[in-house]
Amino acid sequence: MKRLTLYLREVERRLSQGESRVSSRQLGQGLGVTDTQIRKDLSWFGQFGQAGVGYAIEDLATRLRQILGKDRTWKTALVGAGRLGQAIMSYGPFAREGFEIAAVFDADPSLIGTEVGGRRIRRLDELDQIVREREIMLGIISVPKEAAQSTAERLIEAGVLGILNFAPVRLEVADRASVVSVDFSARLEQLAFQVSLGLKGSIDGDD
Amino acid sequence: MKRLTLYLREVERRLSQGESRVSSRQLGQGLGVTDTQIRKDLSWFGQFGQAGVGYAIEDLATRLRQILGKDRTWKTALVGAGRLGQAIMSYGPFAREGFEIAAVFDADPSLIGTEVGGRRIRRLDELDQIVREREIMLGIISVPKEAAQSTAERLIEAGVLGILNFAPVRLEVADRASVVSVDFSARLEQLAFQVSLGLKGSIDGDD
DNA sequence: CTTTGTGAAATTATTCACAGCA
DNA sequence: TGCTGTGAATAATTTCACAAAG
Repeated sequence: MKRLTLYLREVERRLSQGESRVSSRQLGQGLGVTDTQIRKDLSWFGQFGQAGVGYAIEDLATRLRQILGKDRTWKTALVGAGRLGQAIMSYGPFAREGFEIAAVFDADPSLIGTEVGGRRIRRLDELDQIVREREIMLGIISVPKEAAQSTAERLIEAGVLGILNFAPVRLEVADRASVVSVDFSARLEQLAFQVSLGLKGSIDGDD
Repeated sequence: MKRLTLYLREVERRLSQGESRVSSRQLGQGLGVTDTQIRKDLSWFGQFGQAGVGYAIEDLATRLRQILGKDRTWKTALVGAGRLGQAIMSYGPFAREGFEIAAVFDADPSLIGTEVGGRRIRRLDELDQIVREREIMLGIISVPKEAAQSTAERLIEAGVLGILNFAPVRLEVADRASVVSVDFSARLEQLAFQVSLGLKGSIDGDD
């Protein structure tokens, strides 16, 4: 459920501000979600709150972290160290939220061996070995779209269970892994579409 | 409708391969969408196809471009020329798909005046004037999350109608503009969630 | 009086089934 | 036969309404 990640973010923000309780209505306020929606979503995972009082923020955060698999560190391999790859490497939130970029690969010989943000860029043909050795479970694909499918296969072959795909193509992985895509162009197009329709307001918190 | 952008992409791919007709089933094949879904989606905008034959790819492309507002060039202001901003500037698909980055702004004095990818980086306080002068209609926000809301307001103030937001916060714009967000962390978290649930398969083509 | 958790109702999205056309 | 367009059926999601609890 894509809203859960938003809830956790907001709950952690409030936690860091020293708040200790929150109601579903308060939680939804800054998130553009109704209180009922939040309660329904949470109820899927059991009972968290206390009627008349609300939710204990710390408990809720802990529980959400468990549900979302954020109670551990996810080792991640980044494939593609071009500008986008570099932006991803230096993207603060990843590191802070339990995602460790444990290795970086690229096909371009001129990049191999260089360091970006303190990380050495490795040859693509080391991928299999290193992913296995370090027990890397997730892959991030920031290669040109032509190379995306083969990169995905390589990652899956090496044992990766999930892929975050930045290439504007649909990856064919059958049921060998989970794939989540981030598609800049598609989003910009959606924006243009909405503007030409004259729609206003915020769409999607993720998404 | 977020699938429309996928349809256009696939239609253009086929067009560039010299195909002239396509059925809804063929179109959906590589997209993970059912044929019925495609027909339903398209039917919202009128009748395109020919029973028994399918869709004339060129007509369909033209029509989709109109619907999605891709029959013109969208001038865009990029705010935030850090690594992510630079990745966006050099992201091929944008330029190719009718989005022109007409100006780039940043708050960091050490970046002002430098050129990245042939584009001069400007002071933030020139934003208003330049957006008006050049009739820029869209804004891309790739600034740190603390600065995102104020950047959004500045862009809207200057007359921008739509914002593509890369900061992991919800922008409060009331009904003064359309906002579409791209949230890396949220997506990566979703991926981790799915992997910990053991779900497999591709999620979202855009999204 | 406030707020949760949850069935029931309403709404929205997707799929089915098929008439009609080439 | 192969295919579109669409009303009807089904499924999924969201909202409503309210009993129970602090």
